Amino acid sequence: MTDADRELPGAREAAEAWESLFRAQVALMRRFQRDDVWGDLTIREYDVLFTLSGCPGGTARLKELGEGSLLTQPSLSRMVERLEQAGLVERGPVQGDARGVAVCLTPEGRRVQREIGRRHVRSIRRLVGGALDTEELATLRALTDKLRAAQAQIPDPSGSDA
Amino acid sequence: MTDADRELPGAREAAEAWESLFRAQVALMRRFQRDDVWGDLTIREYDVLFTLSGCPGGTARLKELGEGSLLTQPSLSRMVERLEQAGLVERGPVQGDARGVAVCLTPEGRRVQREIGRRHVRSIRRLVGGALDTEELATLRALTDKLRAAQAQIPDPSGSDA
DNA sequence: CTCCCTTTCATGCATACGCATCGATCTTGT
DNA sequence: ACAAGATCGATGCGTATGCATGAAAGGGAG
Repeated sequence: MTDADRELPGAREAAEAWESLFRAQVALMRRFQRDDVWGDLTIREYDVLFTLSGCPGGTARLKELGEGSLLTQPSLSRMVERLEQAGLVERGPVQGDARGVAVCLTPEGRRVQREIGRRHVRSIRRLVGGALDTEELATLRALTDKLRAAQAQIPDPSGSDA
Repeated sequence: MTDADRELPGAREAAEAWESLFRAQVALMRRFQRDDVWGDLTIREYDVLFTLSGCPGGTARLKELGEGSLLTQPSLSRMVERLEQAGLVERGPVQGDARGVAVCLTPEGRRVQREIGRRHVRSIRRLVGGALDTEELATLRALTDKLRAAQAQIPDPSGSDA
């Protein structure tokens, strides 16, 4: 048994926490999907616009966008293609890397993202804010932030341990 | 402003908590998907088998299965059809409702679910248990349980408030 | 510089998904 | 009992997704 193993909480506690987190996310996502706030967009497409809206200049590389998404690289590539045809983003070259594709929010794309975002936040406030008080929200956020941050530190289970 | 509005925490706190929860879920799901533990199944298919494994007799109605899934009813209907062709579940009639379809885990289906589940739990322990200690896991679970339970109590934003 | 391997994005193809709709059954009101 | 409406699941059809692969550019060793 290694030191790392010794530090791990029981599998039961970890599995139950993950399942609860997952189920809560599914339950909320189902309700958000039903919301009549998405216009012509999919919730996944909105998520891409939202991610872009938080990037400097409303611009990010395709690769970066993919890292925050559950979509595969080909799927994201085609989704961006559709968003470009819809006039919500533009694709351009990347400074200093001719392979890269810079995805940039158009003014219309930013407007649409803000419009949907405003309505979506109301729904979040009702469903999430209606379930937990301010202190609980802060605790939840701290824990999920920590959980996500830790993923960058935990290596893949590749044969590196041999 | 109604009493319900007065009770709500700020939209900012709710939105930040939801975003953090969502991003943590995405980050973890991405890593789980990479895991070489799923055999011939999709993670979504495993989730259906897992849900069934927690039902009395390994059986549930199609409708019930759908309530715990992000899939639409037609998609779930066809997924169950595929799982049946793979010999992992069986479809049968429902007691007292000729419309219903009872989905039942076959012995092989239960075996496959347990096999995958065992490997998956190891990964959960590593990635989730490696990020939070036992007390934090318990707190996270309590909050997400509460969050999910509350969704059943909060009505749709239909015109019922007029 | 050149070769080789990696990284980044696009494309062909098969498949799973969502939307709209249908058929069948249950439920409710009269 | 009957008609009208709701609920449950299946199916047609167009589209989005994933896997495998390709094309183009970066990076490093000789």
